[in-house]
Amino acid sequence: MASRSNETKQRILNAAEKLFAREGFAGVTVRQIMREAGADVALAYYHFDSKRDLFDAVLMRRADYMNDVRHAALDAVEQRHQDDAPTIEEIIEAFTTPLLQLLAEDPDTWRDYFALIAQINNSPQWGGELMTRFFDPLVRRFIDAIRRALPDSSDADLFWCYHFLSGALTLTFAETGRIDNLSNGVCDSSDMDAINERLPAFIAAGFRHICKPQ
Amino acid sequence: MASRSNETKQRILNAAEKLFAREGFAGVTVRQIMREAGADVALAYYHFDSKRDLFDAVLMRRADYMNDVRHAALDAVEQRHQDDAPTIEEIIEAFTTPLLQLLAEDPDTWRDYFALIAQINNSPQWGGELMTRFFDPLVRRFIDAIRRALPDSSDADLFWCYHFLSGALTLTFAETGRIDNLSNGVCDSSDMDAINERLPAFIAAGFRHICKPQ
DNA sequence: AGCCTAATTCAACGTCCGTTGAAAGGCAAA
DNA sequence: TTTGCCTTTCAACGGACGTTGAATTAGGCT
Repeated sequence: MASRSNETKQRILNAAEKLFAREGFAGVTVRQIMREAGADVALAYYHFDSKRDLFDAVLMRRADYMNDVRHAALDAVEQRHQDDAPTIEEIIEAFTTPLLQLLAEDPDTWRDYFALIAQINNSPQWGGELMTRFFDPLVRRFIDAIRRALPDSSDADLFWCYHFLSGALTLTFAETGRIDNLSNGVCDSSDMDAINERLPAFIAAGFRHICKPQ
Repeated sequence: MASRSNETKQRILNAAEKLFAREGFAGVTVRQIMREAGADVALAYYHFDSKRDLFDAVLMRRADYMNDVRHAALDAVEQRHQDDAPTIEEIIEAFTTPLLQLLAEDPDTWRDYFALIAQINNSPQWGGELMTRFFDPLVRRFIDAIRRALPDSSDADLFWCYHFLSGALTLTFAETGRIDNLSNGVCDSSDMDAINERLPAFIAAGFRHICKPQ
């Protein structure tokens, strides 16, 4: 019966994730979420303290797993390079390809989550606080790895280049349909192969060009 | 007296821009906007048809001027290169530096607008439609210019690289405070010189690396 | 002065919001 | 079968929402 409780809790989180990703925190009502989840409104407040608490729970649910997968990808790179230094390409790929893997394994689950992260990252209201809270340890580890791959580059260069990466990455995984419109159908937001072929290489080239010994 | 009408209309638009930029469309009420503007609620519906119409008006007000400034910057580049082809660096700079100029000339005016654009660009709800409506002619002209600077590159490569540029650019100008937190104060969201030194070069390097003759 | 129109205020409409307390249902241990 | 706890439903609260129609003010024209 604790398992029955957890089942509905997950149903509520799924519904909330889907709707928050599409319309943002304020654009969704608790009643809409519970209608989507097929449960009574009051049940939301039995399982969560408030609408804001539910929002945080949606974010937290997948953050740990996603961070684990990316840490593991960087572990593998460092395992391969115990004596020499990995290239930035390898490091950036360890940062991005886990996202593509998650999406390949379970598209419906992760698409909404990535869209939500993109909105949060670009919101003055949430961006500073929430991204820091959920992702900073992982991001710092990646930046440290890049620093070793591009020795003597300045901290400011590294942080700014990561910021550009962050913007490109979150927009790309948000799948807003923008590139589909702009390109008149030549490109497809959800074409993960197309992204994998270009995004890591694009970003790595940018890092290489900016982060040089001074 | 038509001028008096236009004054308050601009006051309403200013208040709406500021609040929409911070909290998004759904996160703001018409009453909040009119309190900020120092006017009666009903006046919003005298000057605009609906909350959504006011939102569109906020976007439209600066879009034309911003597009003009960027078109002029590209005109200048093409004027300089009537015989030879400009470099991608020059073209990307013509795309980004107008934003820095606007921000330098009138920071309070443009900061909120850029933050709003960033949220829209990353929203599945608005991103596809609104960005297309307001910015596609300009963007297509820039992509055409880049195509001439990097001959024989594929359309897909060009559109994807522009997409990465778009994500990096909008997040950077959103000034969410994220990079300030991540870097423990080493970097400053609002340091436009730091951005100008790095963003165009970073992006140009990415284009160069991806968009090659096939 | 009086008039016409544009600009602004006032008061309210029906609806939906986030949230809650109390009651009902369901399952396990006794 | 009863007891007790966990889960779910029901009904409602005060307040705020987007929006509107009618009344009021203010300014330029005759």
